[in-house]
Amino acid sequence: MPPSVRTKRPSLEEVAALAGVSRATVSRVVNGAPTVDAEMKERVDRAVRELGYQPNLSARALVRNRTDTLALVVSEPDFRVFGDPFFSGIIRGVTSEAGAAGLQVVILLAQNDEDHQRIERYVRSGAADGFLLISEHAALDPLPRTVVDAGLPLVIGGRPHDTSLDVLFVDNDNVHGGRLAAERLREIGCRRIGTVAGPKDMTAGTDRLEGFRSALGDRFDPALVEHGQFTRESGEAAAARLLERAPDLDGLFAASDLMALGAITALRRAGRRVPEDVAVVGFDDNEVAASADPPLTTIRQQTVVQGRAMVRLLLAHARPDLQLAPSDAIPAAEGLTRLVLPVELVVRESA
Amino acid sequence: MPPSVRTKRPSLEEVAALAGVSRATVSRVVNGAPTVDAEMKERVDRAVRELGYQPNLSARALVRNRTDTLALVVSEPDFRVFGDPFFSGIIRGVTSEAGAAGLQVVILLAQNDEDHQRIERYVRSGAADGFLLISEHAALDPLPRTVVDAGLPLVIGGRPHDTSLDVLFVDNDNVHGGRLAAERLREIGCRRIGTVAGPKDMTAGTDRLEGFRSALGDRFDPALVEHGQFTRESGEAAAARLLERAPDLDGLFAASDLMALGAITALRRAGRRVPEDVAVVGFDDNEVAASADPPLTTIRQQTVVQGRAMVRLLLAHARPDLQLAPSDAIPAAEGLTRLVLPVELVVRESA
DNA sequence: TTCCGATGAGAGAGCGCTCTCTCATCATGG
DNA sequence: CCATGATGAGAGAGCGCTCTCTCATCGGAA
Repeated sequence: MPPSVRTKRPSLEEVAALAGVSRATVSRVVNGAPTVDAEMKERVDRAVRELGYQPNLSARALVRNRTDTLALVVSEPDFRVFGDPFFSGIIRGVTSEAGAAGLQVVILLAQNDEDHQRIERYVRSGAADGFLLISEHAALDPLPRTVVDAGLPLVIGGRPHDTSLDVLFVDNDNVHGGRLAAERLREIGCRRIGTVAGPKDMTAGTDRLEGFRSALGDRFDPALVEHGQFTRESGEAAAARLLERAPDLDGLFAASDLMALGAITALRRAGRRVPEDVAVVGFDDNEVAASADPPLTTIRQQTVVQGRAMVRLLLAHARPDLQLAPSDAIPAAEGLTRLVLPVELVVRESA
Repeated sequence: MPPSVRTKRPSLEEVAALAGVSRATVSRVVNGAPTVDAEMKERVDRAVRELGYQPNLSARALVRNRTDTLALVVSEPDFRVFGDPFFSGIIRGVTSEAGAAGLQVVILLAQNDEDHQRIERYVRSGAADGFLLISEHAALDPLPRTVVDAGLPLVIGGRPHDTSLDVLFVDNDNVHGGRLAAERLREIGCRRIGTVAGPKDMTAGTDRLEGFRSALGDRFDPALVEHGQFTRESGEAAAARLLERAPDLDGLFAASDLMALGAITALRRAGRRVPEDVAVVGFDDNEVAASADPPLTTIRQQTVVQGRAMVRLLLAHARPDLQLAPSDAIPAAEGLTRLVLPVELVVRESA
């Protein structure tokens, strides 16, 4: 167990000795170079198996000046983010796509100043070949600049705040989603429609609100807007405030499913039935939406696809040498600097 | 943006040249060696700042034969795990404690065979100095063996299945937690007490059930046990089955808060009030517990502390050179091979 | 003054790989 | 028959660090 007992791992050199070939040849075989005689390859493969050889990644990274590692930075002060299925989806998409390309994923949490400093050092240490950033909050994020300054590729999940940076991004069509939600509520006959919007410092929040506002037109009442933090608790509180101000509320758009759930709790506590008294539309269509009570009418966004697309976009720019299998869900990323994924209305029972 | 434009990062050599000293001296300064003249140190520091020097981690890892990286393996086939606040807590604890020790954390998801093979290669590539494993499922996990065989330190979060391996672990006192839940339900007068237990292939599941069973004594009815997967949905389904079999159920222990929430949904659908008709005790005390309807009586376990303790235990064995600041919540780990964290009953309204 | 130990800086090897060159071998065409 | 080119293996430099060894310098004791 003590590190001293750790059996030394075999090196290329030893494999070469055992196979009776040069280091270069072993390297060629290990890396799949085509110019190796079949019999040589066989001898090397046997030696590799026999010794359980696995290349030392540090040595390889040193000479290649590339670590085959991607960093996913979650820039979210509230660590309960992981409770949000949105992140599960992104993480799953990112890790699977990266894995398919033979890349490792490092997940970095940026919650406080200390974290940010650590990440800044991390960026400049060259430990990752590229960066993915999600849950970007305005003002709070020097990170995009740092990454770009370091000359490393960056993809943001969502629409970036800093338009001067001209950075790659993969967003969902939040504006359209907000519009769909508003239209649904209008169509089913709601007259006093409020919204529990997302945080003001996140583009996903402001974009959804913008779509909602524009589709509602003259029926939009700025007094019927309350902001939450995408969490269940904040949705509950915001809906309660809204209800107090407008007891005649009959339609509600919550900018996340979690907030919709909280809102429903608040509505019920105030004696309202959903959807009979107040219709509720959520946003995300994560796994809690379908099993909620009542099942949530919501806007579906494709989080796993978004995660995958982020990796593909990054790779298209940073590693054009890698040829990825085409995917039906993800448009080819070559030449693109941005991707906006479509969203759709999913009608269930809450509205 | 293309990698070719990437400005080459300065090396030790260049810093040395600028400061007019040798490479060795720069290395000493950067690593905080005590035997450096103050004036030299100042000159080097200035050069480091001027060039924005940051050591190349690959080079360092190569020569030190140590990567300063910890891998956290989440061995869970269902990727929605990230929706469970338990994982948020562990991840937060692990990353913060590792960060304090200057270590990076790589999160690896082991969901399918492909993932397992990738992780196996990862282990043997020496890319991490130690491994943390959570959500271990019986039978399914060759990983502990792989890690131990590679001579690397391993800490399991939870009680390990394979007792032959004599591996380090940090568990919660699940047996005691199950006992506390049973006692609470007895004390408040429940007579027909059932349980939505955790999965049979996880020690957290079986241990909680064991504590529950033992505390209930002759009031324990094996027919009133149903198993779930710690998720909300599985809890709902299990409770429904239980209720069908025992309509006179008046007490329920769910082995996770998420399952308790699902169970409450099922109970209500069947026309039962909580806690008036059926009292419910959960397990975890995660953030949904307090804000649930009704607020959950539950068993509190300290997930963030568990994550931190896992890192400390690993470090105590693998890196005795690091002296960590003592913590009040976490016992000193030197010499220990296991830690069992206390749990406690939190009484709210559901039981 | 001389000698010695302590202090602190430099020289240089080497970690495990990759990759460019070089070179040997062999088949082919003139 | 030799010249030529293709093929495939080996030699060796070097990636950016760390760390041991060596050595210069200086203060103090004899």
